[in-house]
Amino acid sequence: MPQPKFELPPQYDPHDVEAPLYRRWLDRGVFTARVESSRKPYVIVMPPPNITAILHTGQGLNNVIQDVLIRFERMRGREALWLPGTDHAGIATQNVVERLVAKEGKTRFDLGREQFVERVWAFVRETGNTILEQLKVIGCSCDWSRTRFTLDEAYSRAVREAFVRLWEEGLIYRGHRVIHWCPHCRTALSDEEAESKDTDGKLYYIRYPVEGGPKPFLTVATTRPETLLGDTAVAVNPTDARHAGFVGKVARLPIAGLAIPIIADEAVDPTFGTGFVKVTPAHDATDFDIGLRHKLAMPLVMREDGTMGEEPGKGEGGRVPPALRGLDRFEARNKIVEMLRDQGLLEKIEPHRHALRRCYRCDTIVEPRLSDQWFVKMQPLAEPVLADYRRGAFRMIPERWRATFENWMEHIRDWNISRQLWWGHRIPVFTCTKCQHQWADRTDPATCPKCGGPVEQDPDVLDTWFSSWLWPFATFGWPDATPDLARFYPGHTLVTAPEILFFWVARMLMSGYHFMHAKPFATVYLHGTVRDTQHRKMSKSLGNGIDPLDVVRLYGADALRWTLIAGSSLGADVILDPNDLDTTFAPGRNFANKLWNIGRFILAQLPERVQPLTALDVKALPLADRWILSRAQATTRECTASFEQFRLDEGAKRCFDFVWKELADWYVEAVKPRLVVDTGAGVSLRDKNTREAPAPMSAAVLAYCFDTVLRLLHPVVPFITEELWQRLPGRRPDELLVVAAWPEPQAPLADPEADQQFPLVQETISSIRMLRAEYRVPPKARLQASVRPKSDRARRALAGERDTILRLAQLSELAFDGARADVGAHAVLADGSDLFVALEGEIDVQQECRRLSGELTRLDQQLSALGTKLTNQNFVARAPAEVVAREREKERAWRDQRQALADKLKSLGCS
RNA sequence: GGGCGGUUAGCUCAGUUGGUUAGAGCGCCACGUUGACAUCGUGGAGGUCACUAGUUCGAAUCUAGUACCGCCCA
Repeated sequence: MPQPKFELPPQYDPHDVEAPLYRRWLDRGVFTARVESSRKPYVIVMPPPNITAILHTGQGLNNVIQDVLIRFERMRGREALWLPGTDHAGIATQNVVERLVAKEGKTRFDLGREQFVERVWAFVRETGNTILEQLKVIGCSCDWSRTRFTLDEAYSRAVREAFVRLWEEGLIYRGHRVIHWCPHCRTALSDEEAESKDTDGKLYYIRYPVEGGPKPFLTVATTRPETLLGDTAVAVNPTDARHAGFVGKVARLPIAGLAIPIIADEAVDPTFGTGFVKVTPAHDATDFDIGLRHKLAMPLVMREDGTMGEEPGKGEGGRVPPALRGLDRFEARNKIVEMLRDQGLLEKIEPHRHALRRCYRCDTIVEPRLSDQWFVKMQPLAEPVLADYRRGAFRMIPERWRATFENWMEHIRDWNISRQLWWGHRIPVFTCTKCQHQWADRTDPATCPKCGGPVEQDPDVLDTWFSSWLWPFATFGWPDATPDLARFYPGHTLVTAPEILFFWVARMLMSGYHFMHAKPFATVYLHGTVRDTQHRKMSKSLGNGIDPLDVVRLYGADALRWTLIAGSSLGADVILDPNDLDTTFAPGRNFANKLWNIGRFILAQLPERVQPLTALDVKALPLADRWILSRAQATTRECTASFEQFRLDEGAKRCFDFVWKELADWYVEAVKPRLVVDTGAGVSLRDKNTREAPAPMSAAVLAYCFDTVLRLLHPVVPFITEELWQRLPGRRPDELLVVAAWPEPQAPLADPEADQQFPLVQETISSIRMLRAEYRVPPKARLQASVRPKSDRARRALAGERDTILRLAQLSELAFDGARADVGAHAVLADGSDLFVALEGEIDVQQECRRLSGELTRLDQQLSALGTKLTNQNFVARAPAEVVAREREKERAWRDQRQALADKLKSLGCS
């Protein structure tokens, strides 16, 4: 007699389970990809989070998706490699440490470059692993032996190599132009890093006196009055007849008091403001172009920190009056407006909504600023990528990102890669202070190779993205031809958020094609954004975030994972309520508990040795068994197909339905009387009234179904599935689900007949339950029922599962075609089979008549609509034959149902 | 201004090439603690699929337009 081998608590407690399991996986090295393996590799490189980051829900979603994919492919027999790592995140990290230093009342300039950078390293060494440790808590099966950091020595060598190669190919150049400047971070930004946001601002109309013009003054409109100090012209559109008389005259620049020319240039939009624009070449990109065309002076009137003033040695000087010098640009704006008003030169101020660019790291309004920066020529890099994409060499999922991606690639602009920071990869450009020779070098030179003179290295560092764009191959040791690189490049799937499509994905593609001559991955899966119930992106500053670790503490990692995966369809945003975690994560928590409990039950029933299914004659099994085995095949097939198509929610939900709606609600309930167990208290589950049924067969079926669905669910909820799977009979102690084989559908177990017949049993039981509820029959009262099956098949199905029906519908008797009591409730099954439940003393004939009439009316309506359709010659002639056949079959079934109902109404004497 | 996406039950969402009696989870109502599970079971209520027009034998699904919401680019 089998004894319960263990005690499982009635509620799943993830806390005892998760950490030890994760440790076991690590100890067994199952996440480590073997370079010498003969299996086909499957590679995902993780989007490296910032070294200072702590896990938020968006990263949780991103990484759980990757983990589902990597676990799926690992079980399918691929040599799965998920490479983790972190990004040094130049601006973000420098800002974090600057804030720390500020708490000590110091600035980075007080410390000096060397000390400051050492300070950052100390901080990184202390906290840099935080987010990776957090990923372990949520179950991520990364290959930690290959963890990389973009400032690692080896990685830095790759960054330098990439820079020098591009330099040698003439793809890096020094650009003198107006770039995006963050006065807070005191660095240049790329176009992508300066995010434009619509903002309510003002449009200031300012009068500039004109000498010898058609009028004594002209009026310009500007959103940034403080920049007028840097004006070197006023411009109109050459086609603008209104202002033609001004061109060639001289305007007097207010406050600065300088004479500036009035010029004509096509870049001027005559419909904006008054048609006159002020031209500030050093502080506006369009004005810079105008300045070039007209050979204007280009004075800077702001310092790097955004205060007014001239940089020593730059510009022509004397433009910023002492009263404004050192003022912040926005204070200066107010002050200048005041001065203009005093001088009668302020015509009006209008509200004006316009796009303003802000720093993506600190949200400071970006200042356009003329400076010298290093740029990468992008078009030669973009072209091969675009061409190969159009050939279908790699794909984006969802496909709709195509237009966005192609548009950006087609209109690609050169990439400003220098940052005026200290934390990052120092730009390897050297200049001889003697002969001015300038070159990029793979190693630090002591002297100039041309003249032997002293050399200086460029003080700036590279854009962080200039290192992360090499991630898919620099992580494997490039530029060296390492075994890893040969084996694991190109990778397969990149999973990321659309926000960094340009920042990172597009650039990785370009660097992959350029340096490796091969695409870095075959599929880019762009998933949705995690938002709150007001559809705002979760963010620290809004305080609407959810800490995934809180969720793990409350409900476990599997509940978190389940909720994220099952709750987000392909590429769609995920809406979570940070104010109600209980409700938000209930789906995951409830499902984990259900899985636990069905497992608890099944494991208690299984003997120590379970026959393999292959030992059974499956065709001879009872209907319920054949049905659940067939459902298991469908589940395997559908779940696999969904995962292959990245429809992770679909796959997860299919397993959910199998576990809950099919296995637990029906099969387990049906099979209970057939199981024999000694619970230890000498109580048998077996119903003595049922026929002798072979319990070992049920055990084999249960074990097979549960084993299968645990495998299928493992990628989504790895902890609970591993924990339960370990306890299945016959497991060797060293067996792990994480590396178990993915289920294959077993064709002989698919059973279309059972698929069709068991639902009749279900419907019979449901109908009786419905009638019981309708007539408020006490739950414990046992009723007598009788059925008139519509067909022999129906009769066989119902007779075969007679015990199941008796038990689940709480019947004392189920008769076939027998004589019936006078009073009772009636129902008709979908196939037209007729059901009667004796309810003497309980039934209200009036109520029964009303209920059945309602049914009849509903059926009549459906039949009438269907009749219209089927008598429509157009439908019959044009619709596909199988659709017509299906509709005819439907009509037949409904007519049968209707007839049965009509008979019942008649027999009850309903009017 | 250009591009993309969304609008289906109280809430969050499925609905894959047009043909279902439009589904799920959560919430809600009624009943119920039978030894897997009250983080549960059984039954139920709840939707003119944003709006308008069109294509079609047939539209939640295709087309055009309108409204509102969101994202990206200029």
